[in-house]
Amino acid sequence: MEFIKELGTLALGSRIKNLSESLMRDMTRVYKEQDIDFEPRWFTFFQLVLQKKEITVTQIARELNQTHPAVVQVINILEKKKLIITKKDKADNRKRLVKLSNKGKQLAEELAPLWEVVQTVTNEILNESAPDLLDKISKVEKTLQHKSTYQRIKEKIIQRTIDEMEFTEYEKKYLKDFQQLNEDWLNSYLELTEYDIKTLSDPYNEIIKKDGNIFLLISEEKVIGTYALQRVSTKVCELSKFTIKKEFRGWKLGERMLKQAIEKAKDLKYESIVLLTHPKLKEATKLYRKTGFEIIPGHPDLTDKTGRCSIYMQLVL
Amino acid sequence: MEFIKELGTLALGSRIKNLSESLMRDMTRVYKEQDIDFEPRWFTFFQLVLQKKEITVTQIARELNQTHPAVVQVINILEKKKLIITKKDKADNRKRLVKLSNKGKQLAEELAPLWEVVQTVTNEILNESAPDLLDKISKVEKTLQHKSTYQRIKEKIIQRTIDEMEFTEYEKKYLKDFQQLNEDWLNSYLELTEYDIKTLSDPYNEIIKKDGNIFLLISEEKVIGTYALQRVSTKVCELSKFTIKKEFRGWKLGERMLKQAIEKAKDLKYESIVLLTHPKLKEATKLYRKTGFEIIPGHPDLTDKTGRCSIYMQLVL
DNA sequence: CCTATTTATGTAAGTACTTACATAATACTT
DNA sequence: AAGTATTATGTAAGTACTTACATAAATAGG
Repeated sequence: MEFIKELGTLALGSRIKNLSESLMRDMTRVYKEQDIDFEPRWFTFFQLVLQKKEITVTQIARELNQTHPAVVQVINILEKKKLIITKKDKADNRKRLVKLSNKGKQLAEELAPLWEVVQTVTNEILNESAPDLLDKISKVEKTLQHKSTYQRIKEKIIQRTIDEMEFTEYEKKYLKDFQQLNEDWLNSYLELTEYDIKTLSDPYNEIIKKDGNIFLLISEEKVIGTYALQRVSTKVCELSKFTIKKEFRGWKLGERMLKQAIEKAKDLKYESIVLLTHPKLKEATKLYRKTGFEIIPGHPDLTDKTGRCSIYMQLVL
Repeated sequence: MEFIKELGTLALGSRIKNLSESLMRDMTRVYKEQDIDFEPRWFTFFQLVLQKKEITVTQIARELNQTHPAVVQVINILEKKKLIITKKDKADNRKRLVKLSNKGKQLAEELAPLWEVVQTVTNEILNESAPDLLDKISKVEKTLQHKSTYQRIKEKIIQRTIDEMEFTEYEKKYLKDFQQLNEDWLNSYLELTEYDIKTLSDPYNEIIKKDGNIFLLISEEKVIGTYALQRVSTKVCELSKFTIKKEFRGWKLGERMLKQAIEKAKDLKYESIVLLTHPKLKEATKLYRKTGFEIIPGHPDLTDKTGRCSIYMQLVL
């Protein structure tokens, strides 16, 4: 156990797991030696059903923080042992109502003195070592409820990525990433057309050679966003291939990238930016509008080469 | 979760389990989203092998508080993934030495920044809610190391039994228990003989009708010990069928029962107690000697009806 | 009112453990 | 030195979960 202690907070999970397993194991042994056909993991279940008189599967799962199949399986075992009775809810035929049978109630009564001993012992242990442990655990639970470990880690990772990200112009080595990101995005919202495949498979000839520009948002050598400014005329460019990698969405990166695109367009001496979007892409359209783009009704002369997008937007620089 | 909180210390195990599972689940999700082929439960393993350079299966199991088959299984998985290398220990051919492969070391290096984030986040969570949780857990671990939950519960149960126990004279309703206890005891040390079976199956005719007495140690309606005083002559009785139920051994009940037997023998006007024991029964022989019985060398005229016991002891009252 | 979505449950298959057993190598004992 | 006990590992089978899927009933939204 010494090693795990050395790891400190990094091994918090393992230590907590070990602790709970040791408690469970000990209880299993107690029941076994007392020749009682009962398992520790049924305890909370039993208490819950005892208290609520009648309760459904999902309610149990929710209260005990378990998956419903786990609950169903325990129910089936306990029903076979005739410790509980289940029946359909007449008011809602999907629901299965669970209650203790007489045998179950009797067992609970029999076990009451033992459970009292367990409680005494647990209190004793806590008093000896950490009287407020339960309180501390409550606080951790509350903190995690507010924001989970996952969310916190995710935020930190994304923050790190954002801190280190920068824009760069397209190079050949980014072809795969550029392609992948744009295909992923298109696939999840719309359908890939001939035109898309052609442009994405050869952006150099299709965009850059035609006096367009491609920019990439990069962090830690990974491409996390792309956009292109394709030349329509000397004064007008079209913003396209505007996408952010899935896991980085929701972090306002789109906003930053769009602003950067506008600056780039100015640098390139364009006087206006146009773009084509699709009613399905609500978030994107909202972003464009928020940043100053305006919808121009009716299809204008900018040809929609994919025959797909139906919203035409424009920003005068 | 509200219900589990209501249960307080009784549901300590469940709450701790939920907490650790939530941590593990979140970590699984993080690795998956980062597209890293790594599982949270490997973490302590990896750290350990990384630190110790070379380590055996059992050592790992001990350090990580796991069963050795669990460790073997993880090793097999990681070896298949070429993250570790194992080889036989030349100095001790039973041992399998485990170390990280280059690929494994590389993975550890790659994961280091992520693990740092995890540590930061965990510290953050603890600081927000329970800064000394780890310390508290250490204290609980220490307390349990000193005396486990199991031992504590057991002690309480036995104490309760002892508090309520009393001696009673044999009645027909105790036949089964009397038989069972003595057979169990004999079976675990020696072999049942014809004589034993005969006496145990009909103690009334075999002992009581022959002016002997049988006493039982009873608690909560359960027989936990037996002994008999069989008449050898008006002045001499033989102590036999002296046994304590397995789970109650080690609590000095034998001592109390033996003292009570001596008192009973006095009450019954005997002047000495004799008994036959066996060299195998070291604990019992020690107890008899401690209480005042003395070994009488050479086989005396008290016939050993079982042809088995070879130590003859005597106590003059 | 009808269809789409949500909710409640069940089932199947997979996984990470467990316990119980087996086997071989080493250490102890007389 | 030989037999016995202990230690180190492995394997097999069982169990308590999980995830992924399926289905039916209830509810919501046009």
